[in-house]
Amino acid sequence: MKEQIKRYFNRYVDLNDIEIDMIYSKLTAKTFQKKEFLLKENTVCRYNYFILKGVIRSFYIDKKGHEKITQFAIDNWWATNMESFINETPSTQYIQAIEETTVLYLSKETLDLLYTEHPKLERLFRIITENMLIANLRKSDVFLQMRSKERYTFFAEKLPNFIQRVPQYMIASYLEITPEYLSELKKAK
Amino acid sequence: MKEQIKRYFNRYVDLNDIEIDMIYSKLTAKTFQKKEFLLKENTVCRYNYFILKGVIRSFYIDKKGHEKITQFAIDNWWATNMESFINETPSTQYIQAIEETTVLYLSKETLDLLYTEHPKLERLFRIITENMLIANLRKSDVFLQMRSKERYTFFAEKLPNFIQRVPQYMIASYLEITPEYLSELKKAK
DNA sequence: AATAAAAATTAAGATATCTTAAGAAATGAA
DNA sequence: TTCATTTCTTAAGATATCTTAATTTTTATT
Repeated sequence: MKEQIKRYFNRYVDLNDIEIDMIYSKLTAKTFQKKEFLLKENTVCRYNYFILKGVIRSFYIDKKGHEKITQFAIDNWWATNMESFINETPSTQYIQAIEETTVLYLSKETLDLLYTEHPKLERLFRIITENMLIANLRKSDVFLQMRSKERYTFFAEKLPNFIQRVPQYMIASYLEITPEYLSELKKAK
Repeated sequence: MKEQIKRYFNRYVDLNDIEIDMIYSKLTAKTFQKKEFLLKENTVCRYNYFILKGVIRSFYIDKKGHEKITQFAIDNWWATNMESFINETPSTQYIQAIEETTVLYLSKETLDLLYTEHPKLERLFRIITENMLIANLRKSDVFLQMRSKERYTFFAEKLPNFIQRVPQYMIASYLEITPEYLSELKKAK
């Protein structure tokens, strides 16, 4: 567990064992069962969750009562509702475990404290945030440039393991396609 | 000019006059004429541009040769192609002044140097990046939740000054609507 | 003011994607 | 194994949005 996060952090900044221990002591581990919620609509997202193992989804419920998935996250990725977490405002989204998922989590207060006491962490999260932003911009690009079918093949090629671990209707939702239409698309080719 | 960026930075971190002077000395001012390019496709985006005054757009050219606008930016906002700037890879997008635009710009090397020498700036840009990410997530939300017409009214209400300063076909492009269809939508209501 | 260029509108027909509803298949629980 | 629940598929009709092409309006240039 400590090894995993150490390896992850060291992708971005060099941290010695003492620093790792210090950060590690601020992280809390928790396991969520399949379908358990990490966050519910209308509550402030108090934590940033680092996923050690598992899969989660972020989604909101639209006017018609349908779930719309905005994000999946797996091992070595962060899950939070950024806007809610940063601004401490109620979230419009849910975060839920798709499989049993083990995380390490940090509160905003803890994180702010770490920033002040350890400038290296400020750098670490500056870089992590840049990467999130880039990932997000890329996602928008995909939607801007591709139609439903192309998005599906792109996603299926890029992240084949997801196709196995996540039910198809969730993938459809993430790709902004109705499950019925995705079925048609798959048949067509 | 210095006053403006001082006010802007002080929204996020406290900087004294010496610090401001130090940063300011690293920034280069430049004015772009209407239609002049800050960045062209296939070149690495070397700078992060802080807009003092003006309007710019980021766009790419799609398969059919149409311009697709992904971002507008105005006074007190940053313009860059994040992925290209951070990873030093060729950009797929253009950045162009819509009006005469005055900016202060920073190279990546300068910025990295500033981070190392002044942890406060690491914080400043950590926060700025968080805000960009949040702005981006919000934009995605709008597209996820609203249909063309609603996007237009939302945009028109939220940013009425844009409607005046930017030609309608560019707004259509940003909203992912064809100019013809936007015309229809406006007529309908 | 006259002309050229750019931007906006209109309308008809085409297409991608959704909606609804029902049934089939797969998975999980007893 | 059986039953119940969840997920996936199929198909017909509906709708949002695009395409093309022509026309009008606005803005910029001489």
